[in-house]
Amino acid sequence: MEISSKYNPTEVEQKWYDYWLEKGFFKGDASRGIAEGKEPYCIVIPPPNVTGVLHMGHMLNNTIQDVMVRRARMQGKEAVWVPGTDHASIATEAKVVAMLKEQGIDKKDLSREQFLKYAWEWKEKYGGIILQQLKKLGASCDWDRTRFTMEPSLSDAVINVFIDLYRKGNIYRGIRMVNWDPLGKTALSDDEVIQKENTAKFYYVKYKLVDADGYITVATVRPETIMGDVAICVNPNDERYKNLIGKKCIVPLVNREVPIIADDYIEIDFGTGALKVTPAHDKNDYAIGQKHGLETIDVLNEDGTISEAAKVFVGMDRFKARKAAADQLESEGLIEKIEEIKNNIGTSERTGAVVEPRLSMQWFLKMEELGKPALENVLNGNIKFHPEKFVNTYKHWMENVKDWCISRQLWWGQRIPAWYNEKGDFVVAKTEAEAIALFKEKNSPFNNIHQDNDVLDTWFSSWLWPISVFDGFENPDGKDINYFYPTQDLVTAPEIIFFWVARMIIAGYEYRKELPFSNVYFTGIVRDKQGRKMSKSLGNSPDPLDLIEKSGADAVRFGMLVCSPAGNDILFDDKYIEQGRNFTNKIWNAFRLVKGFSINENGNDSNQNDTAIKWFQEKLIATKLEVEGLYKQYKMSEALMSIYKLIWDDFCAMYLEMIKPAFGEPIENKTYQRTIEFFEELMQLLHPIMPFITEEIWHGLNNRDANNCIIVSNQKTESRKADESYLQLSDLALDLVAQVRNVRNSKGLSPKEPLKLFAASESLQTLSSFEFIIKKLANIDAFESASTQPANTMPLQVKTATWYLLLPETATSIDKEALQKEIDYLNGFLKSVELKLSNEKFVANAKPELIEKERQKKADAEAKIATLLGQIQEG
RNA sequence: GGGAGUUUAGCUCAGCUGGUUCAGAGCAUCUGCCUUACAAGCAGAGGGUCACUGGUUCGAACCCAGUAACUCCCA
Repeated sequence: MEISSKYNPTEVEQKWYDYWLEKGFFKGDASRGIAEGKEPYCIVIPPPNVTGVLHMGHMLNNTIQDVMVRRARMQGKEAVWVPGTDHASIATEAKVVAMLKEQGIDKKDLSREQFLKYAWEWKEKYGGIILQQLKKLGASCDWDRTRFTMEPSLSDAVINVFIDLYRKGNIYRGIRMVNWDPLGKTALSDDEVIQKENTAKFYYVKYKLVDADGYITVATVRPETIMGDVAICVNPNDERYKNLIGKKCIVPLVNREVPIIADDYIEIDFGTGALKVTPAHDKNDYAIGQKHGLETIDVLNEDGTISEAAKVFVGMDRFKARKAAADQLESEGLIEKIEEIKNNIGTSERTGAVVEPRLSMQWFLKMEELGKPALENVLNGNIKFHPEKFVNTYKHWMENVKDWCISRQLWWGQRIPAWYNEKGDFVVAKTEAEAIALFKEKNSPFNNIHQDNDVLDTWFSSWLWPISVFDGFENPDGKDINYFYPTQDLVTAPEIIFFWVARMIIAGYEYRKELPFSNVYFTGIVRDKQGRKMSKSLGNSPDPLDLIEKSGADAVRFGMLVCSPAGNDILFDDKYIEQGRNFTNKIWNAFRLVKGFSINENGNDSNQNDTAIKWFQEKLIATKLEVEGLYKQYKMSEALMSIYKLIWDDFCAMYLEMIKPAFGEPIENKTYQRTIEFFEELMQLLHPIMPFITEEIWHGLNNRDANNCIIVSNQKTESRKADESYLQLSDLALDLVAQVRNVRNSKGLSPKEPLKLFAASESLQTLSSFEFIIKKLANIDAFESASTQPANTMPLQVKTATWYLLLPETATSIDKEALQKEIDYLNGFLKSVELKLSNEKFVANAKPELIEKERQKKADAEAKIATLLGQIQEG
């Protein structure tokens, strides 16, 4: 058979992905699982934004999920990975608005229905591209189960949950100071606000006192809100102002009288120690206003312009008004001074606009009670976080959880099922008819009722995701929800631990009385090699599809995983993908070698390769168990590294060299069969990480039935531990080989020139079973017994045994310096051991085994020094 | 301002409850090789005062305190 010398990923990957799809290997089936008594395994995808395109973060996240689900499948579980997308109300609406703008259409000119029609069209056309891209990565999602958070049944669940929580008294409507985005004209949750450092002008403004001469000076960065001032507040202990408390002063620009009040909240040292209280435009001021029963004057409109209530600068943009107000104050001589200060300003994550604290009527979900089981079950370990450090973050947030503002002033999303009548009364109901019935019950008017204009926060649908993808709300006792829920692993970014993870846990306990998943694996943020976050604006994010195109999905998956320690950010560099590509090439060539063997099927098999086979068998078992343990701890990159070394170093560099027949010779049948088996096991071990090349080789190693694919093969679990003492023994043999090679290198001897080895007969005896291997790998042509050092040999120290390598005369000079160095080192070591042993406290406190070990070390070192000293004298 | 985390080789990271010569891995680097699967390779080698200062201990990369730098979350 002719096999191309270079591996061609593009062709192979497309072929196998199509084949897997055609065979339905990605499907999870509850009925089958139950019938066959299989353990369920389920991951729900963190639904990407429906309008999104694949970026490096998705690559990492989804590679990890695919590794997990493929492993589960090979462990014989009924595995399913449920895909889907999120309607992402703010992001999607912003994109649709922008798209309409390009076409010359203004959202304001459209009715809600017209706008939604455009939005749906847009979603149908561009939505879900990201899922197609995931296929290129090899994602083994059960595509038939693809869900969308705004599809009818999921929206229905959202509305029902809203109504349910409202009836239980968990949802309320209230005036709140919210983060207002004047550009998007919507409220934002705290988490959608990004704080940015800023330099601002700090205006010291004089407020004239009433019934007294003079002024009280107030420092502010927001003179445009002066029209909304309702009081001046000072600290009751501030000596400067004590006599002014209870008096009045005049708000400039609008000449309104306001009281001077006192509150502990005021910091005496900040600014002038006097604060202008503007309840409508500052959270803290609002709190003071509430406490002191002050009115609120809202001087801003929803688009950030000055409102009628301000009486001056009406209609002017807030930033222009700031300048105008400052100018006017200046001209009236009311500005004492202007300083520059550094402060933080909140900006909208989506639109970038400076966020305005604003009073508005919003819907809230009470979180404290609902959050209790969610906190408890993370703290007690029922739900595990990997890495564990995120438990702290979670705890802190949950213990201080605030009510969740769930309304958004948008159209794209689930419309809040609340209905208002002319009187301003409202009821919560699924349909207009039900609403009318409810109004009737209340004896409230029900003509011309209208539905709330707002939609629900996107997270109010995604928090139901693990339940809703199995139709757990429509059909709470359905087969799928009963079988697959709770799910096992959730893989997501730490950034959304509160937005999403915490809330899913809450919903899980509220609606299923059960955890939604047992483990949460938090990936890091993908950064470039300089540590910068990957972003479009920096242009430092490679297009994942280009990378796949260039090096193959297997190489990209390798590259993502090899540098991704759990929970730490990953510094991505193309060189990791290159390493992955090199690895595929290495495997491919090992495959070519093995397939190139001619097999001696008739000859009598010897025992010469038994040692090599036994050695690799033990190595394989040891590594499989190690990898298993690493996966259990969610240490993906370490698991990968173990497999990498097993294949490259142990299998290719050692094992294949051990059993490789001489040029032109056939390989013994027994050896060949075992080698194929080993290769198959290695491919199974690697398959979750590099699915394509492993499938390709799986089919190349043996003729298989159409359904016999590695993806659905069962990986044998090891029933015993590796023979450690055998592995230790083999390490001695391999150490000897390495030392011979090292001497060749340093003496400039060709690997082709055979050399002879001598050793004491018991040393020869110890490694007798490895004789064939040592001779082959180190190119030794004789193994001879010698009780003392033969002439022209170089001693090699293998643990406590000394071996002698016979060298050509030109290379026999002994490196006394190196020997002396070794002796000095051992002496130093010996001293430290002796010191320990002569230390009474050590002998008294340390464990007996430890002391025994130290004694053994001492004896070994003494023996080594003796032989080395002997050599130096003889030489 | 509050909270959490990080700091180990040129780079990215392991190092479990202090005790094996414990200072490790991969990549990169250097040396020698076109050895009949693979130069995307083979055989070797050299790299570190474990951020700093002090403490606890018979013994510290690991525990404690302080300092510095960086990162993230919340105000």
